[in-house]
Amino acid sequence: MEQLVHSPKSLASAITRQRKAKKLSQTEAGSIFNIEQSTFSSIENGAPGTRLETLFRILAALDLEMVIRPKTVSTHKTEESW
Amino acid sequence: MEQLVHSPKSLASAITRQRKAKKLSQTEAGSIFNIEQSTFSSIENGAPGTRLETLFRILAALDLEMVIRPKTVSTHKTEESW
DNA sequence: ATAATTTATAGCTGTTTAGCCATAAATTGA
DNA sequence: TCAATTTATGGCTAAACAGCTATAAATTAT
Repeated sequence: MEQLVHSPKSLASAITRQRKAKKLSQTEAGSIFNIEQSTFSSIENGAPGTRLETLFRILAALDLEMVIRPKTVSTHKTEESW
Repeated sequence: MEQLVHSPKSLASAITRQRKAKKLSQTEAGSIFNIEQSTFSSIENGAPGTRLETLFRILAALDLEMVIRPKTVSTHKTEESW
């Protein structure tokens, strides 16, 4: 269940997905690490200027982790499973 | 060879590592996607405010990819291999 | 040691964020 | 269909980024 992310947009979908999986509203999720609901909203809408610091707080709040690795030469099929 | 990243600092080290592995200077790496050398420098120093858009351009320039996934309950040993 | 390359800083500018707060719009439920 | 919850927007402010350009500091190579 890991998502390959290559843009603010796809990152947004990974975040939204996990938040909903945890049945949290933006307000609830945000309160965990003091993130404004409005900030949560813009991030989930793919705001390209979101700051790293904010992103990491969100990942922590949703129990998500980020992995960075050299690009794998995977077939496209596998990735677009989501 | 994948790095678990949980802060701008550790992200910075992943970027620096890959850039050096590719034997690129900050200026060279930056020229690929029009990123200022000074910007590259601040990111590699763990600037917490770096923007997502900038980050993704850098990852692309270095052939790195980002994966987001639910936190795994892995032992600490494995992760801190780096 | 000295030169050459690379990286860190700095100033200036325009743009954009995130925190607040409020509210409209959209979604969900009864 | 109406009410309640959730999400999207908007204004205001302080702070910070990234592009530019330049230069100091540090690292590497000869």
